[in-house]
Amino acid sequence: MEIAKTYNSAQAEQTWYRYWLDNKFFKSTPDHRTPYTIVIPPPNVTGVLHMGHMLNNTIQDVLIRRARMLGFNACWVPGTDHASIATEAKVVALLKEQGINKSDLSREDFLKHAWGWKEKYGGIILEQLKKLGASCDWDRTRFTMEEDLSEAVIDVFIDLYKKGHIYRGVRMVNWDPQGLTAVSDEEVIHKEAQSKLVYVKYLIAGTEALEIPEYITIATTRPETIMGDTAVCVNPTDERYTLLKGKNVIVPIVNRVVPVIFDDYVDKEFGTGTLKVTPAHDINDFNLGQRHKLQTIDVLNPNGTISEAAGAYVGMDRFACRKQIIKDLEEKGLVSKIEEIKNKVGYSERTNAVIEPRLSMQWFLKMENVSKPALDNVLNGEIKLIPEKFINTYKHWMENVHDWCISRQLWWGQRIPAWYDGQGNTVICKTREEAIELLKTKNSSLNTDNIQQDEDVLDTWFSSWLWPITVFDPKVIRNGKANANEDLKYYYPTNDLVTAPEILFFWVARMAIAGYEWMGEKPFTNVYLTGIVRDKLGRKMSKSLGNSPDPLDLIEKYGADGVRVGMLLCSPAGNDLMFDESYCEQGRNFANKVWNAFRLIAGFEVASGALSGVEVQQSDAQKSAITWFENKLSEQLEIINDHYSKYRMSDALMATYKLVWDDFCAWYLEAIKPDFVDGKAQPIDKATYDATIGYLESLLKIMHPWMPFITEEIWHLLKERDAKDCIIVAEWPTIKSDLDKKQLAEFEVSKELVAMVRNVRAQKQLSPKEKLEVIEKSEATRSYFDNTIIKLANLSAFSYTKEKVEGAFSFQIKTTEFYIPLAMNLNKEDEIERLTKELEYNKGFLKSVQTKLSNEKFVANAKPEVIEVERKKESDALSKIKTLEEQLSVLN
RNA sequence: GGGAGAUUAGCUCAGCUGGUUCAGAGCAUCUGCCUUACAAGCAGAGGGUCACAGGUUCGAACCCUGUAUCUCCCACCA
Repeated sequence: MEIAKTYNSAQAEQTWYRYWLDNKFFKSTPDHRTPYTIVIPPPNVTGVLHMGHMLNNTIQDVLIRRARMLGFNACWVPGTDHASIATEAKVVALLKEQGINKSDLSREDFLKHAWGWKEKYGGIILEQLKKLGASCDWDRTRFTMEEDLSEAVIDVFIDLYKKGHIYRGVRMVNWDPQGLTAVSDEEVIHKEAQSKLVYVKYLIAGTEALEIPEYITIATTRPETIMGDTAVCVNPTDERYTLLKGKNVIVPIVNRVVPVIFDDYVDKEFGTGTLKVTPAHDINDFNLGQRHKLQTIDVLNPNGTISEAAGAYVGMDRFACRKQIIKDLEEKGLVSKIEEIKNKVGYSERTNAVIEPRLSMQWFLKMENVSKPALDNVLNGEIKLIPEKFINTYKHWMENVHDWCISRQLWWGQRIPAWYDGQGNTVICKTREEAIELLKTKNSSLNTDNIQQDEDVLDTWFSSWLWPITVFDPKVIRNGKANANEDLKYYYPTNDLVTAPEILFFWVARMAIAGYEWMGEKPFTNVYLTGIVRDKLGRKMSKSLGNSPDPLDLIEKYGADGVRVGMLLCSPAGNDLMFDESYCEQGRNFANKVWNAFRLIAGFEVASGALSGVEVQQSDAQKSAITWFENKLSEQLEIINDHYSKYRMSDALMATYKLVWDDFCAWYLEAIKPDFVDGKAQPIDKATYDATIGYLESLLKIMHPWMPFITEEIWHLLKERDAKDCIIVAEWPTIKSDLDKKQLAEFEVSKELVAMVRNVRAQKQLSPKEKLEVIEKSEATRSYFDNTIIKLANLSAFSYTKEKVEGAFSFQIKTTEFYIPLAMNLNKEDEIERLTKELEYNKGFLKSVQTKLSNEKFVANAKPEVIEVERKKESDALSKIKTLEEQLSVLN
């Protein structure tokens, strides 16, 4: 069989993903095994795969595949999130392109369009995940707005309302003028901005008295709200303004006469120490307005244009108005100066529009009523955050949590189950019929035609906080957890959650809250927080910057396995990842290395006496290499398992990488590889061959979570197997209990010796083909790896002597001396220089050790083991120095 | 404004309770090799005042204090 020289990833990826699906290897149903569960952080239904998803989902797939191999009933639940604002914005934009305005559509018609859009494009991202190799149980795919899950959201709302945790009221909320909805505090991103601080003169009404100035100056960054001013405020202790007591000022542009009020809130030091009060457009001003019983004038429309109430600039966009008003004020001579300042401006997380504080009627959840168990159980370690540094952040947020504004002025989402009779009565229930019944009890003269359901929908996160519960049993909220279905009982709580720290509050904290509220139990045990994928320059990857490679292009170029390895090579938990394509290249190179190791092994001709006519005996070199690698494999696997248990993914991967590349390919395979005789590779004995195949299989298993495709491909090329004998369901290798540490250490010395010989070749420019001789000065005569050394260093002989060998190149490993007799003459000066250098180093080292040992305090205070080690260092150094001095004396 | 974390080789990062020749790994670099598994490779080599300044200690990359720089989170200063 001819095997391609380089690995063809595309072919294998297609074949095996199909095969896994066909054989239902991703499928999970409750059984006698212990479950291992992950629920996917549902990507936006509108989304396309980006690098963040790649990282995230690769980690999940690695975890789930390894768990599957460890014998757990592994279940990875996929799905998508309806993402209210983002999706609705996208649909609105799309309709606009078709010349349709949302406002011209009825709620029902709009939703029809939205669903149509979802059906058409909603599955894209899940299809993309398949390309990555994600082994999700696709039969369990969920969508947060599907009927059952939506009903659960309503159940939850009603339940919380009954418990008294939900209220409705007019509050200052974060208004997104583009999404035309309120958003929660968490959905506002504060960014530093360069703003103009405009100093505006407000004329003082009635300035007959001479001592009163004509105007006061007020600094503002939002002059477009001037029309909404209903007072001017100064600090009562500010002596500059005491004369203004009882005075009024005239608001520019609209010439409204408003009072000067006094309140401690104003900072005397900031700006001019005066504050224009606009109760409709700033939370602080709103509070001032409440205290001083001020009028509230809302000068903005929901879409961010100036409203009728402003009385000027009506219909103009808020930012255009800002520019215009500055110009007009300047013309009127009312601007005393303009300062460039840096301040924080809030942006909508979903639409990136500048957020306006706006008064409106919204629904809220009292967070402090429900958040306690979610905090306690993270602090006591019941739920683990990885890395732990996020515990502090989590704690801080949970302890200062604000009420959650859960209503959104959108159509795409779960509609709030609140019903109004038009006469001030409200009831909370699922259906119109129930509402009628309930309202009748409150209103005897009820006209059912007037009954209206609340127009708003619930925040997306108000549905996704139920995700780990409802993906298994959406009905559990109404049925009660005692009546949970088999799936939920079996899979809940889930094991690991892999997500970005950005949504720690949005999602993780709230899932914890929901878990305790309705299941009385945590939703997951470990939360692995990934970093943000950034580019080489440390910038966040984003569409607008155009610095994000398309993951599918990467997969095409480097293979899914290569990309997976590339992503995880550089991503410790919680650290941002400075992504560079070269990592994928490294991943692909690794895949290719594995492929070629397989090619070598597949090409071995096995000597079975009858066929080849020769009986091939296993050599000593092969025998010792085999026992060594058995130990090495076990030793490294233990380390790898340990890394996994601590969620140190890149460390686990790197250990795997080195085990395969260095230990297996560079040392083991080189040691057992049959010699060439007359240009022809010799056959290999069966015992060595079988051992090698066995090791390769173990390594493939260990590599499988990282590189699912190539390992499955080789698994099947290696031998004929039953249809169900796939590596994806193979057993994770076990660790040898009686690790021979001594032998491992001995081989490390042998490796050093081999490297030393190679080094001599390089220095003396000797061909690797030229056989050399090595003589060890030693009392003993033979050690376990001698033949392996002969093979690896290409020696003619490896012998022992008790005497010094004159005229040979000599070197030391630890305290042992070795000689290589060379045909050529050694350059005496070079040798003297080399040996002198080494001698100097050792003398210096000895000195530092002896200083330490002669320090009474050290000997008195240090642990005995430590002192023992130092003494050993001293004696080793002494013997080394002695040897070096002897060598030098011969040369001189 | 408050808080958290970071700073170790050119790059990305390990370095656990201070002590093993402790200053490491991978990549990149340099040198030599197209050696019949692999040039997407092989062999070898070089490379760091552990951000800076003090302190504690017999001993500090690690503990303490301060400084600088960076990142993130939280917060209603016009």
